[in-house]
Amino acid sequence: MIDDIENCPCSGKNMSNLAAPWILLTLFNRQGLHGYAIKKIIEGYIEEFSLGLNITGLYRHLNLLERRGVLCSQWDTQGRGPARRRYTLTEAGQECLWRWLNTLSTQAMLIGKFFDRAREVLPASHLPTIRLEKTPDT
Amino acid sequence: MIDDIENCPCSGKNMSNLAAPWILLTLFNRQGLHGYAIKKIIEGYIEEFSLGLNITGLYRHLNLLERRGVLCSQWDTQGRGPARRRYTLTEAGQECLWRWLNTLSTQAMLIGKFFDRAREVLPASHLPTIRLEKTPDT
DNA sequence: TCGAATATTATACAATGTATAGTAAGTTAC
DNA sequence: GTAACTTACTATACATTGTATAATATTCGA
Repeated sequence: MIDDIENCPCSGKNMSNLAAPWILLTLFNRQGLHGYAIKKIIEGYIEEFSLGLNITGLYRHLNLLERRGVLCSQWDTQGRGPARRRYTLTEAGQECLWRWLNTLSTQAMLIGKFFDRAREVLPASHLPTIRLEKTPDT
Repeated sequence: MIDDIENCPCSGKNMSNLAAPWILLTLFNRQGLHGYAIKKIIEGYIEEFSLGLNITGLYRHLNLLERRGVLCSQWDTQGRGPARRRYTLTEAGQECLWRWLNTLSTQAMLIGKFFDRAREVLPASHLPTIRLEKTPDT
């Protein structure tokens, strides 16, 4: 249950199901990364949204994606520091990434559809400045 | 576990967390609707995406939203057919809807950010024709 | 040496999507 | 008139995902 506004889903303090595609895209660009490094890289791209990428969720995604054959991994006990599990994208993983691109495009259109209806129904004063197109640098 | 591509999350056969804001928007526009009617109305707006709005999930949302004080309901045993539970949006529910608008705007920008990075990394042949702006009628 | 950063794992809970099934009342077609 | 369909809601169960907390272990800097 929810006691306060902060914890209500409407406050949107989450990745909105973008963790998995970000992982695939990051590994497509650079194979052999490990979980902790993937976290740092992804956070670099979304830091402006102040949405930390929860580390537990990230490792669980890596596990699940490997069980699905989308990723494969091997321990790296060379080098300094704690052992790392290095991940690579399989061919199935690339296919998965192509499908995510279409899925996210559809999700963006679904959000657009919601705002189309919101503009019909709600007073303009409550509608945020919606910038669904690529935002120019401010 | 996932056996086939159809059931992989990358295939995007879901509402992507839009059920709750659609319920609030629908009730803002017309108070006193019941679950089954809300389902029909929302599906009318998203039918082109062939994403059915799962009825079980919808009723659970209504329950949860009422427990949060976002909606309130009363049984209607008048009229014909089975008893209906009619819902109205509370003041807290309106606030919740305003916050959803901002949250969904941010989610759209997050997807845009993902595509910005995808365009840097992926061959153009795999990028869908992304139309994050309002789609003109075809 | 103490703490911070690196790197992974385990447990637990809530929110959400979905599948299946059941109850019950009204309507329509044969 | 009864069988099938539509309307309307409920219950149970499971997977995915986000998040919080905690534990383990290594390395590095002050």
